[in-house]
Amino acid sequence: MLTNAIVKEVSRLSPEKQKEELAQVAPRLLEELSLTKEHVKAGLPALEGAENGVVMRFAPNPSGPLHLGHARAALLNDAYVRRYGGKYILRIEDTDPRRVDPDAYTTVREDCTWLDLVIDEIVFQSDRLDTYNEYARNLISIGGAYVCTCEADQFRELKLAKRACPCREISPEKNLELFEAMLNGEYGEGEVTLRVKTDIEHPDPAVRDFSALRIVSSPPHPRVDATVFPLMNFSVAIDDHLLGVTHVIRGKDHIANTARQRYIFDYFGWKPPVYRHYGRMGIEGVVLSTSQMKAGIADGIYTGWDDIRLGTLRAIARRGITPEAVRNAVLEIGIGETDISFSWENLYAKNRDIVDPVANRYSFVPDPVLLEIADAPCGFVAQAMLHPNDPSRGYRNLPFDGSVFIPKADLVCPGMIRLKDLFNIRLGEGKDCLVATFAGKSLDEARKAKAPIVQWVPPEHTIPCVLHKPDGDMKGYCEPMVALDAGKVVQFERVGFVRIEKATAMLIEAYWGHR
RNA sequence: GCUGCUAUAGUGUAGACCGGCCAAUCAUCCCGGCCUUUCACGCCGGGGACUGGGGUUCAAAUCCCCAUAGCAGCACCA
Repeated sequence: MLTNAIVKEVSRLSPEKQKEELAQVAPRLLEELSLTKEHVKAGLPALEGAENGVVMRFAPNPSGPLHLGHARAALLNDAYVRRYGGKYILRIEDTDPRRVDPDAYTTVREDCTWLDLVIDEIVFQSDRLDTYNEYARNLISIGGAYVCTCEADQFRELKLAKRACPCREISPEKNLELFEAMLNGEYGEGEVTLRVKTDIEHPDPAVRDFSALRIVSSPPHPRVDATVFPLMNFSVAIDDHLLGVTHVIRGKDHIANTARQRYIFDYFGWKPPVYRHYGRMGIEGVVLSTSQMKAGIADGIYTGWDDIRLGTLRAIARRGITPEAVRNAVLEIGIGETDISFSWENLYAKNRDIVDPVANRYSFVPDPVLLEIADAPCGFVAQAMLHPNDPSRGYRNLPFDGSVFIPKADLVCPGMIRLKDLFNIRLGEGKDCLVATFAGKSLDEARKAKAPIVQWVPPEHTIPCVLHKPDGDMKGYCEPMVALDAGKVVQFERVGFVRIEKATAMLIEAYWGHR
């Protein structure tokens, strides 16, 4: 074939040569080619149908404080609302009395504030029980749902065999009666459930005639007096429609739910939102399961929800991780469908970007040893910058009075070290190790001798400090001036970024962030 | 087991829909060096990946099939 021969001939040319040829023969084609590949989209992918604004929601279950997993859902949705404009709804999904922790109503909102979500409206599902019941009646009357009195086990067997249960044949009129009886408390917990009629042969057994409402008689719900509660798939579908939600971004564990919820939209003739399901996210070394954390706290393994070994937002906030860092990290991860293992290193890097320019620098001497420098000139006051890249912030003063605390790890005997911002000293050998001698002021000499520059504190001008790390406490001394930065993130030089949680006259308490 | 989704460096991500510009992006990480009275920041250099096998095609990270692995769901939880 002629075309074949030509293609072969073109292929023999180098790409550059091909471009040249094309520029001569068909310059407009070349333009098109470069156009297609140059739409470098920054950040998150565009959302279909979002051009005129979106309504999105963050819908946590109030069972405990928010953790990093929640933060991904909350921040991703938030980012799209910010990008396209519209409305962001915080919907508290408290329809399972067994899984409601009353404290969480406030902690969840505090955590949302911390994350700086642009929430426009707050909805409690427990306020809307009447609405769900009303729509349940509608669904029953159009033959889309039925009251099922089968045993759960028995129903499951039928379902797996793609067979309908006997209750499915009952008329809408009768079902309406049964439903009212259900609402009137004529049934006990577990005796009945309202099922949505789906394709009984649906390829995914999880969607076949799923439950929409059920009875929970204990424990009592903290906010409402009721025993009939909707299941998530029912209340979510009703609310998403009634609240005008246009786009939903959630984890892929909801993928089967999307199929179920679609049935409800179809029955009522509603247009479903656009759904996106991102992959599962694990975080190295922590449990993100609220129930497991709760159990750990109850067992005394963790000190509380803000135990720094946990992945809750309160725990990482305590460590001086900023909400901006969480946001940046989470947006970088995006809405990919692949399962990921989120690494602390990536979060730390984002936080360092934010915190490094603002954190004041201080000396903290962990595991201190006292060193006498008998022959050194006394009456010295070392001046160290609060921030090396910003001299305008001023200095800290460290008066030298003949002896210093330095970290035991820096005790190299024999050897020379430089006390940061002060002078050089030489350490003796063996039992003379702790007897240091003055070795000049020259920084150049210290550099030439490859002497490590170590942080120190004067014993007469210092305060005990405990640095709490996830793997245990580190005790030592730090500069008293650290107290001025209580509540803030500072950098302990040569140690890392920490948050000063408490500063009393007797003790500084710091929490470890990262290097 | 069944139903479905996914597979790019240690980690995260771009490229994939529309096959050639990919000897594959960016960040993190690791290793050198420079700068610097911190092991921070900054700068320079280096390291490291298309899960495997077939197929289609002049051409495959990209399309198709199979295998493998991971994950999700299979609740009267969310």
